[in-house]
Amino acid sequence: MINKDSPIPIYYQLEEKIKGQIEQGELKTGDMLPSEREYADRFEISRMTVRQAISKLVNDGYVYRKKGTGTFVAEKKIEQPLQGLTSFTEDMKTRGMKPSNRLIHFRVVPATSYTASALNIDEGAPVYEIQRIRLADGVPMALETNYLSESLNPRLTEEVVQSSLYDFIENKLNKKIGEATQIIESSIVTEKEMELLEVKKGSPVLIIERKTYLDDGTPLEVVKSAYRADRYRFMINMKRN
Amino acid sequence: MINKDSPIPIYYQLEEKIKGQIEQGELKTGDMLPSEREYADRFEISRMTVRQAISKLVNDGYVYRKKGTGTFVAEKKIEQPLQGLTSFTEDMKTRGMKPSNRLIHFRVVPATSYTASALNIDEGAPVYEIQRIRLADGVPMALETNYLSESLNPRLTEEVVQSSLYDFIENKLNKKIGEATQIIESSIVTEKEMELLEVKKGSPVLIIERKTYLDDGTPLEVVKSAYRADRYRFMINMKRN
DNA sequence: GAGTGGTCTAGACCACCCC
DNA sequence: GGGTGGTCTAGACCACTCC
Repeated sequence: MINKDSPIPIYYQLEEKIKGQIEQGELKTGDMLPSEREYADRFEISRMTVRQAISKLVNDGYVYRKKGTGTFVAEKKIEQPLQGLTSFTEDMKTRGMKPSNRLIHFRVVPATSYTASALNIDEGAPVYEIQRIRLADGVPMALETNYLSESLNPRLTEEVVQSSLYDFIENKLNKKIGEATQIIESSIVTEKEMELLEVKKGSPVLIIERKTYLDDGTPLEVVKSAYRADRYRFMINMKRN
Repeated sequence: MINKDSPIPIYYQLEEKIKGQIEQGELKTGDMLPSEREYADRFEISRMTVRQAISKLVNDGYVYRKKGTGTFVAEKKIEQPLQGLTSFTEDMKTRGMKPSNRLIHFRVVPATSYTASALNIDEGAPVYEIQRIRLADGVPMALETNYLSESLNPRLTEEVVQSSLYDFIENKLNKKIGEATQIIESSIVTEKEMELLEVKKGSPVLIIERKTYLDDGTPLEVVKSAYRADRYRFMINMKRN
């Protein structure tokens, strides 16, 4: 069950094993897990290693600990929202739809004061401005405009933005995306959005403004999107501190 | 600096100490932290204890690790959004506004099929239905309707809901709130919302549907809210997995 | 009192990075 | 080669819960 000679860390093997038992129904909601000491004995590993595995499961909401009592399988959440930060492309794939893009423009412009302060660069410094219609199964879902520093993201081309920007950033530029802050608000379509998104005048849209950071905290991009309210709902999961 | 005889765990003392140094500017963005071994030597504690402290800081985005190189202070985020799951009351206080409520109704009704499935109770079972106008500094911000199982939340009264529901749940009923999933969408006000929120016909609203769970995964409540788009923006932070 | 999770120790070997 | 974080061990004592 646990291979101590494997290059895969033991805590990770155990974590996946328990997760599997929960998903397969071998461990049901409310069941008490074997104690940490029992796992340690059974697999002849240290209790600290067991704790490392279980801690991750607690963090991900699979199980919860009760001091002096034990560790238990948490109730399954019926709807599983998007976990963590995702791109439009990843988002649509998860929802079982086929993402595509229609490029409106791809150009380099001088940073406005807002963009400059968000990206932590000088005002007027060159930034890529990428505007795209994002479609799912061929239907327009959103109008999205991205701003990225030119100097920090070389080799960005029209071809790249036809597919997935995040894929390029992570796998070609080898940068690690850390987190993002998003501001979400409700609004009514502008004239331009109305045409491009193919909706009626007065239609509601979900405006999402995202700032993405690398794992060292460097700002990566600013994105402003207008999503059709009739086609898109934003789903998130939040933890109590 | 570190008190080993204190009832406060050592890892927590160290975590707070480092966090303080970052916030005070003693450790600046990009600075390398002392190595784990150095912390261990300096405070005469185990390296595993140091790792426990630093792991929390990594999780909270204060620092990041680079394998084989060191641990570094991450760039400060300029805007700090709400961290984690909060109630309207807590939310408004954080934004520096004074929250208040106007109770529309407080009653017990039989669960609809939707409410029943969300709360994991039988259809027709009694649920509290609490509808309130939520105000900030006296201005209507949102119309909110909560549904909670009556049997699982005894002693809930009109008085309680005049202040903070979460405060009551956590401190009087001693239940631990775990997490929530939220669906956010954009819409146009209904007739009823229009009157109660004091906005014009055709105004956009942010619709938030929240399901809250206790830490063992038991559903606690279902909430449907309509926020005035001109007064409220939703801000969140998401991590890349 | 027995069992549980929470914290902590004093080591160890590894892969990785930089010089 | 020397320093770093990543993983792991085999113990220990504590507070807490349940019987």
